[in-house]
Amino acid sequence: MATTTRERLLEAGLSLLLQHGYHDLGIQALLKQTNTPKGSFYHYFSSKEDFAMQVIDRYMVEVHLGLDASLGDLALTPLGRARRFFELSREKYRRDGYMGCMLGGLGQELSGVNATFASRIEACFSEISGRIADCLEEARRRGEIPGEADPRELANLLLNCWEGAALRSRLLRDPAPLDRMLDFTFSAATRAS
Amino acid sequence: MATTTRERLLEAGLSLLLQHGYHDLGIQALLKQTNTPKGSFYHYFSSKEDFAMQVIDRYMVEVHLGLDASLGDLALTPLGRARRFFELSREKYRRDGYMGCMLGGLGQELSGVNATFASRIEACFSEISGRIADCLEEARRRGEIPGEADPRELANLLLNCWEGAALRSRLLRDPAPLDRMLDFTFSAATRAS
DNA sequence: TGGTTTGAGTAGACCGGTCAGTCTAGTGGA
DNA sequence: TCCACTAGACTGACCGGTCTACTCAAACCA
Repeated sequence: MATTTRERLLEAGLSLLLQHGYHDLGIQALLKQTNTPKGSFYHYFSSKEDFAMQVIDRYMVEVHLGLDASLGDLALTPLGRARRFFELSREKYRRDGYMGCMLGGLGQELSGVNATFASRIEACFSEISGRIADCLEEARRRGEIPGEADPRELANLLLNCWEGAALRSRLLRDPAPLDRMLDFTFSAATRAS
Repeated sequence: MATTTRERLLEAGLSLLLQHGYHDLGIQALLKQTNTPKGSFYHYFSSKEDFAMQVIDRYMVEVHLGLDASLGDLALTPLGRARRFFELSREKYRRDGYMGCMLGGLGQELSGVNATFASRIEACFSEISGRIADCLEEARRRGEIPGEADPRELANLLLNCWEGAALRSRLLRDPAPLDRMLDFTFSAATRAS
């Protein structure tokens, strides 16, 4: 076994939480799928909630890698870099079978019931939006988007609409809503508001 | 008691499913909150899944009432009517404490796990989108939106982005994302794509 | 009209199964 | 020797769902 037990559990958690959500994922099922005894699980994680939180941390590591790759691609214009991030996310969704975004899924399921998750997930969105906003700020300076546009608002708007498209894409198991959303919002963003 | 037991259960189901989602809502909790014995519940509903489906039906009745009230308001332009529907929805969300949309919540939680729910909820979205599309078609004929715009695609896009804004609004318990989304998408829709 | 029947609806004890989490014993490499 | 880690039996609580007993008002009929 190349990876450690902890790694194996977190890795499986990424796909199982994406598919099943939080409440429908049983610890037993996770353990069976990864051939892990219960003792190991509770050696590394203090509770199911702690586990899910660490899975979210891991998810965010991947998200930031995607942000690094896209927003740092100087071959593209700033606005193109922002769009590239969403396109990279779409490719990730494709590899997962168009199950949408884990943050959106857990956010919907848990934000009415668990304030810890709600604020953690909102913090994730805010983090992502912040990095996109910095990129859009540069796009504004370069004249790619109107001078009166607010990069932070626009970044939040793009991210929120993206999450909605991801939900519809999850329901349909189809990427079309994602592309439609990108075409519409990015072409609108270049014009005066 | 003015309403019937069945009514009372469905009514409570609307708010409890919105807040807790499906898996976190126990039958026992529902019964306790409504002072209903278990026998009555299983007299009216064959299972928890059947119950949730009927709650969705009831939710859709309210949605269609909202669509009737807004899309049928001839004092507004066709595009204004479509926007009015979302504004009415926002008022409903406010009354519920900004917990977002039940379809979005259940869709995210269950579509990875239960195909029956997934297709039912997708059908709901498709229904709503269809009615908005008819309205946008008239907006197109009246020249409110560009002639080359596709009303069905635009309606789906508005609905999807709305759902994303509703998720963010749920996380923040704040209506701002909803209004931002409406301002952006409706002003963009009036310009050529 | 008055007595009987019937069944929709109420009531909650109870069922097997599964849940997250605990506990003790053992293992193997440093 | 020591301790991080593996291993899984076990716990009590709770899950959705079943079952039987009961209530009571409407339907029925002499």
